[in-house]
Amino acid sequence: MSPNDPGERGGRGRAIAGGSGKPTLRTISELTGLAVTTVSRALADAPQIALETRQRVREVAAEIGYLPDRAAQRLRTGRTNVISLVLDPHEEILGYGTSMIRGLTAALRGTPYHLVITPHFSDTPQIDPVRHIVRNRMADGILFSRTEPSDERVRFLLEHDFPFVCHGRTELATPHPYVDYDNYQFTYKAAVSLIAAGCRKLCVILPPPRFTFAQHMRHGFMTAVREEGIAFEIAEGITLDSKSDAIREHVATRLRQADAPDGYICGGEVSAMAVMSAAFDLDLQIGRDVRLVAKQTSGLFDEVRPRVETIYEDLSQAGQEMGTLLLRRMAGTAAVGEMQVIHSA
Amino acid sequence: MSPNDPGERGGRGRAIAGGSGKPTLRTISELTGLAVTTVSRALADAPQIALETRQRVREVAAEIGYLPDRAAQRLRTGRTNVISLVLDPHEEILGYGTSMIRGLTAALRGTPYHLVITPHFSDTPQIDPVRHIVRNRMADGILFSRTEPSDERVRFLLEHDFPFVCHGRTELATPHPYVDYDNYQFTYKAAVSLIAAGCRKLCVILPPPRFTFAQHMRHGFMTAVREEGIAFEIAEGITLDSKSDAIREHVATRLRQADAPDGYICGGEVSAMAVMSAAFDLDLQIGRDVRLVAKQTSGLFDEVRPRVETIYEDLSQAGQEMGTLLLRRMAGTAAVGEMQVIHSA
DNA sequence: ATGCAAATTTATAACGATATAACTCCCAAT
DNA sequence: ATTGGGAGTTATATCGTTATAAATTTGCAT
Repeated sequence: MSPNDPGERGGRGRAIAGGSGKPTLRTISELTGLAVTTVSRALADAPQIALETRQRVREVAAEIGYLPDRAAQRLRTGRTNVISLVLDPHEEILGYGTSMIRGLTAALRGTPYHLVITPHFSDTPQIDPVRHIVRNRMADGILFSRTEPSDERVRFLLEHDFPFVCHGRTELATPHPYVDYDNYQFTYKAAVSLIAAGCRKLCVILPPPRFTFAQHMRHGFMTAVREEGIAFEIAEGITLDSKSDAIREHVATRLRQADAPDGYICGGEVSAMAVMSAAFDLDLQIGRDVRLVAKQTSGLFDEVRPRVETIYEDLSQAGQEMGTLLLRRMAGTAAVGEMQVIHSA
Repeated sequence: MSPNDPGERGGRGRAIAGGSGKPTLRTISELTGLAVTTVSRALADAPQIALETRQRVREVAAEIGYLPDRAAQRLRTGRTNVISLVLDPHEEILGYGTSMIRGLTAALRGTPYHLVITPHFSDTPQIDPVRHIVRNRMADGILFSRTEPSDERVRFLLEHDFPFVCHGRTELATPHPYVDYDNYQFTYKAAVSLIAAGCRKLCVILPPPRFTFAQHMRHGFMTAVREEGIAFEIAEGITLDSKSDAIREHVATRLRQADAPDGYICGGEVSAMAVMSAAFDLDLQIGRDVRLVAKQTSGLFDEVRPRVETIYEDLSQAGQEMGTLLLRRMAGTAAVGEMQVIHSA
């Protein structure tokens, strides 16, 4: 049949195809004798379709294994059924991405949403992938981490009224959804614990200062050392993002000096391992000459010897909370300013 | 204008909208005075469109920031521009997913392909997500890992002629694309090295036996111990997937016995840490009482003390190779049987 | 001028879903 | 008998793209 064939238009359209290709609304329409429109609304459980009709349509749909074509839905409705996790693939925090993804997939399970990883390459501006997603409607919602006090991504997304949840807080006046871990509490407790164990001088290794949680960690640390009136320092020239050998060298240099700290607080597993290796290389004993509290995000430190005190941050839970909150935001059942701060047990 | 309005059909169709919404082919068509079809083909660099026209269309497209609508393309062509990475989010191999994703995003950079994480939940059959992707054309290509000798996913995908690359080999007669690490070489070299260091009895901790690479590891190990005629054992009751405390307890029990091994080969970082903690808890010294070769997939062991011999497997490289190979498969420029075995340096 | 092929461009339909408005019943009220 | 209204169903157009076939223009020889 030539596409210009003048006859055979209107009515049922093209020849009835039976059950050859993959099932569409048309297939169900042909099997039930109902119009495609009716089938569509029946599956959407529209109240104006008779209950009996709805049930019959469901049955047939289930029988032939109908699943809506996402591309068609997306084209027609403008919704993508995609949630984008913007990730810097070079963030070498051990298993950070995987843990988050684990929580996210759990939260998204049973929903029509798919998780798409949108890489953010460090040689392009942070805002680029976000802008791209919004402008080209690549997703219905965005998740990202490493939030900054005046995060341009947050500002952009708020401005465009685009659903998102970020891991970490801003200091913006406008409220917005986020999930965060209580990093103030982490460093505060860590410091108190080290002091109680007898440390005389504490050192904390912070994240790069541009992240909001770096301020929180600093603040918790400072509050504790001031309350207790103890000597302290903040590791300079290195951050939690530094390569581990840089951290090791820095700590080793410091430990050789007379006024070296005897208690370290590490915001991540890599830096904690680097502190331990530095001490080991200098024949200092962890737990006697140098004490350590590390933030733990995996099972790794269960096997580290000598045992080290850790405080656990559940990234998988964070991912799950972020997913759930985003879903509610997109459904309109969560306020803009809704958020979630996770405290360690 | 009512949808049934009889006039105003044909020709340019609906009222010329100017530049309000997001740019489409129609926008370019209106700006250039060319038909939508012509614009489409011009952007596709079809040879039958005059060179001058092609250039003009490109210019206008660039100027207004045109990007094709993926949903529409997908609906029309049937191609999704999506690559699916099927991942068990509970695989707790430290950073396995992240490293792979890092390599993949690098390989996919600059292509129109997006990476979608399709979770495989351990409470559903392994084949389910794969079947779903193929049946509902959720992606143009599939990647997965932990391949088995007679992997049902591989058989299914071959049968349906669906592009894929897996991490790990099968033992199927039909050739198919894969990327693998030389695990035979790993255990062989590890065993030889331990023997050269003076070990009298070796033990290897293997992956669950259903995986092909478990056989490779066993084979490399067996070959070496037989060539050297040395005592050996294969850890029973635990695998690389066991929880780390189970591994620790198992090793500790064994190390307390008279005929304990003095050389361990660990296929992963978690198990290596568990062996070390078991030894530490028994006051055995790593490198003297017990030696160890571990497979390293992250920077972690650079900081582990005492230093442990490691052999490096680059998972990010594997991800990149898988991505590249899959792209070539989908483009038709790689044979079905093309594959890539990565050897350690 | 005329014809004819080659080079370009265009009209049309289609992918599969859904929003909108219109239609068809059937029954009650005027 | 005519009208009105509610319930249920359907026709039509549309999202933005591309494959197919048709139409137009151009170039060149007759």
